[in-house]
Amino acid sequence: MRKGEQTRETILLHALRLATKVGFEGLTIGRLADDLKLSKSGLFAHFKSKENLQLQVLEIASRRFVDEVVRPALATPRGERRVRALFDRWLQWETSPSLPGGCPFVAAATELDDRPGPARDYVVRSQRDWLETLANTARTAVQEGDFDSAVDCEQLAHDLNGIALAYGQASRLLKDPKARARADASFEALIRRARSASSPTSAGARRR
Amino acid sequence: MRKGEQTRETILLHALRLATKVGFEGLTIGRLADDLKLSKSGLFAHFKSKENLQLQVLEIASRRFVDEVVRPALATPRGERRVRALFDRWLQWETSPSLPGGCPFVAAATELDDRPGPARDYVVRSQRDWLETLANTARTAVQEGDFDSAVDCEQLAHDLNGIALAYGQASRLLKDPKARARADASFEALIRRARSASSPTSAGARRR
DNA sequence: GACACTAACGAACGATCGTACTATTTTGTG
DNA sequence: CACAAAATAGTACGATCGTTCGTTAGTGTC
Repeated sequence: MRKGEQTRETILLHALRLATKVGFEGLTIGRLADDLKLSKSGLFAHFKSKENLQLQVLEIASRRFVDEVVRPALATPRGERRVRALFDRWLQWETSPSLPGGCPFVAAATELDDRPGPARDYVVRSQRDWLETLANTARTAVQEGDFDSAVDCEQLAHDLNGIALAYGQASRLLKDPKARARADASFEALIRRARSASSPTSAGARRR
Repeated sequence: MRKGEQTRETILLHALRLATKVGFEGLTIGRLADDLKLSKSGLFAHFKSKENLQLQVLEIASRRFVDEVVRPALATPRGERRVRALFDRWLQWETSPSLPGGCPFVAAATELDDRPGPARDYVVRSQRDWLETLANTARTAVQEGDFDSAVDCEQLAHDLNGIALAYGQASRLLKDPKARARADASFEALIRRARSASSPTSAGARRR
């Protein structure tokens, strides 16, 4: 009973690494067994199906994300500082050496966005949760007086997501050495705007 | 001579649709042949390898992107208006019905970013070209006096990419009805900032 | 209408996929 | 130490993968 949990943990940790490199469909039981020197059937027995394996990989990814990004950021004081902490840890996560193929959620999001099933459902839920966490953190920054009360916190969360996605692409695909500087510049502009949101989304609908 | 080209075209167009749904590795010759009622070997003969097929799919995607996004936008006058046209067509492309699984380049970027080879090389080149096109268009907007001369056009292109990526995720994964409004809000804020990059309070409704 | 050439087919290959069974080993416990 | 339970291995299955080969059907040219 003890041993099982332990090797399951080992399998999942390696599966997570592997999934970031070859995707969630590319994640194969045979390959996994080879890498870990287990028999295919022995490994398979831990999960009753591949779908279940994928789900558990997503779950462990979530756990690690909370441990490495969310929880540590909660240690910093409420307000803008916490938003900064979240963002900083987030970018570190995106290019973490323990995730050699990049963020598993980004991979899962593009891979599963049109493949219904529990895996997709889980990714959707995770992403919604994360955006909500970001928005809530921004809201506390408003309460603390760091951000203007006119700030649309959901919009801010959405924009942060865009910054992180662009960062991942710039650093991982384009290997742009300025990737981090670009992300920081976008972030600072966004924060500056949040501090004094005179009219956040008005002034639109010009011309044409 | 003639016939071959024609069916190759048909195959590639369908392969592109399929690739957006199942990914570039998930794109399978058997499935493709089934869908098009061709024999596996007959279809395979058009491309000498799967890698070659993937490459040609990327090429046809590029051609379509230029036809549907870049070229039409060049018909609008230089300056901010052209930046707007590019952005607008870009978002339409991201959710085009002819690409049921989303933008093939976004899929390819996350799928191939750590798989060296000609397919990855092509995606990198395409993405660089596109960002450069965006930056150049922004530069003409500076020349036209629409944007402040202090604007970092590469940064602006990078930010536009983030907006588009976040839009794709919000609309395709989260099915957020506000996705387009979010993207527009981000875009307008970015443009407003570009108009007055040095003095953060001017933002007058001048232009041209 | 014969002829060269291209396009499409059918069958088969070795490999690998996910999964189902049955054994065998390993582990924790009384 | 014995023994039940849990963990792992072994083998086999039907499917499907990319690819090869030899053959048939179709096309365009003199």
